[in-house]
Amino acid sequence: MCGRTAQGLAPAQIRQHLDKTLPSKPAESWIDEDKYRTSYNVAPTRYQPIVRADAKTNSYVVHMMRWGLIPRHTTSMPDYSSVLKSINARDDSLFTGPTGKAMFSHSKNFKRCILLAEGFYEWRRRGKERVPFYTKRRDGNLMLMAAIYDVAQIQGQEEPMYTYATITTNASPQLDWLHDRMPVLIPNNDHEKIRAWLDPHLSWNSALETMLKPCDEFQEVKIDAKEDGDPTDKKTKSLYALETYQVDEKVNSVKNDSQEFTKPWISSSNKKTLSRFFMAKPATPRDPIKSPVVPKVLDNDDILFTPKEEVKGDGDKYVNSSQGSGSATLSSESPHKSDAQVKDEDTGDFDDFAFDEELSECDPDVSMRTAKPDEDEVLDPKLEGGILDNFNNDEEDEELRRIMELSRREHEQQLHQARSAYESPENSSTPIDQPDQEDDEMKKALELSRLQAIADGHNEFDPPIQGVLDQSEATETETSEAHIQSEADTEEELRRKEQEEFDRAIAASLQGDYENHDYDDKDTSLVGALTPPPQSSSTSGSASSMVSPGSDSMNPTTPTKKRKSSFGPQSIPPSPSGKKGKPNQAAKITDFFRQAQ
DNA sequence: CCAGACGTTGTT
DNA sequence: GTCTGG
DNA sequence: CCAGACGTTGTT
DNA sequence: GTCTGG
Repeated sequence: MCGRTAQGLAPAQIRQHLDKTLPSKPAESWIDEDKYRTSYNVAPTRYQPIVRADAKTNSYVVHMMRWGLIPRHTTSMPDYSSVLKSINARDDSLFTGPTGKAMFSHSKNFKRCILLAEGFYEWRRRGKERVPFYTKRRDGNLMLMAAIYDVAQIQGQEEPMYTYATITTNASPQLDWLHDRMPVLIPNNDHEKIRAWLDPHLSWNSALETMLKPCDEFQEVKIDAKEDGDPTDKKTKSLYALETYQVDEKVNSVKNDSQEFTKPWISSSNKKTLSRFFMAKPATPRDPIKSPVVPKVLDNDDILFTPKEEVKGDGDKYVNSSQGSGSATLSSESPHKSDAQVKDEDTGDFDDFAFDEELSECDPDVSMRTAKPDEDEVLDPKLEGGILDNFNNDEEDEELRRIMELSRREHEQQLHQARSAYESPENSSTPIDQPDQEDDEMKKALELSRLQAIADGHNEFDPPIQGVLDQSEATETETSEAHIQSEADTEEELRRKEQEEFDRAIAASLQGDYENHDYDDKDTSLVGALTPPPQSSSTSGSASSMVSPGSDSMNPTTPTKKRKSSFGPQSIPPSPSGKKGKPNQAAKITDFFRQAQ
């Protein structure tokens, strides 16, 4: 888990955050600050800003360290894979007791630190598909990720190597749909915890140990109590401090770096699908958006927009971030080349910077961070700042934007209804338990998913969603298989079903986001009644066995199959043998959906 | 006592 | 460095 | 974390 | 497959 983070802020901005967050101000200048690069795609082995205590000056300091813990006893450059293995440290590996690992015993006592990140990426895996999601603090503050570091003097290297590992723990209930592990986050407002964690004179104890648990931080957020957004009627809700949403697959490759990766993403084909989904429901009359009435596309159920091919050549947006090894950079800009940094350099002035108002002052281009939440701002940044703003500013997208706005309001209304239904059931016309229609749709969609999977040849879908579907999983599957036999030849039919499935998946994902936001420990009935995260993929059913690599006859000096631990002295890496890998199945599937108009 | 390993995640 | 295994 | 490379001998 | 690079 947590093998990729985002840190696109300029040093000055990070300083601002720290001044407000840490119990006491850290030193103005960082150690090895020249190693800092902004990046929205930070991978292991990269240098990142770490907060640690400086025992001599008895103060905090930001120190650029390399991701991937190399323990102090290491003398020769460790094997690559061993470094990779120690980018994380499991919480229970630090515990006192049998699960505690020797490797961490020094660090956990004397070298605890905090990684500063805007957020982290996680890939949701379903079968062979991997979909990137981004998680950040809802309030836009920096994440304080609990970490440990160490110093190693590597033979032949001048400087001692400072490296770190982030600490992982079980995923919180809000995140376990995505992954089973998550980084340990230290609450930004808890000076005591921060102080204790960073205290170099405090050796490991049970109090520190209890800090290593999933993030359960909540934040108070004001929301409209009435669906039409009467600003006088506000309510306060506790929302999970983190928010998570899908992001652009371009983040997969570390060669790419774009702030877009930290924004909600939906493919251009999905845009269309999405609009189709919402078009199915007629816009409500209370629609406050007037102007162009009923666009022509409304009449056509099949073609909403001419699919505009996604511009492939926007490469300049995804610059090579060539961190570290002083290799040639594609751009000739300064090392800090984020918008934020440019802004910083241009103005050199952060007097107006208001911590509470997030960073919008410094970074006007970031639509996600549209200043502090306004009184009448909608709850769901996914819709508000994300998907809508993800569109281009041409006519077609303008139209889509309009449609999305309609649907957004509709969703809002539904959400408010659901809330009031829960809070005062007697006044509600909408039952909390969602109507059969909903379940029917879900069932239908799931069945279609299975059909699609089967049609794909080797897929079999996950079991029905608990509490939403009935238990007739087996029969349903069989029915589906029989069903498909009669209709498989209808290509059009398949395409349609696939389309519907996609519609549903996206809609479910949007709704699911609402549920996450609306999470409340007393509110289990509501949570249970609504949709879980999107179930839109598969478990592989028939594993195609691969042909094993050729014999070793050509390679007398057979390398050891698996190398052992290599923090000690190293041998020369064995020569790899083998063959070309087969094409990425996940990519194929993704492309398939992309091209499915 | 000495020698030698020491870490994580994902997969099925 | 520090723990486990032999 | 994911993407992408992965080899040798002989010759000038 | 397995390793390195970023």
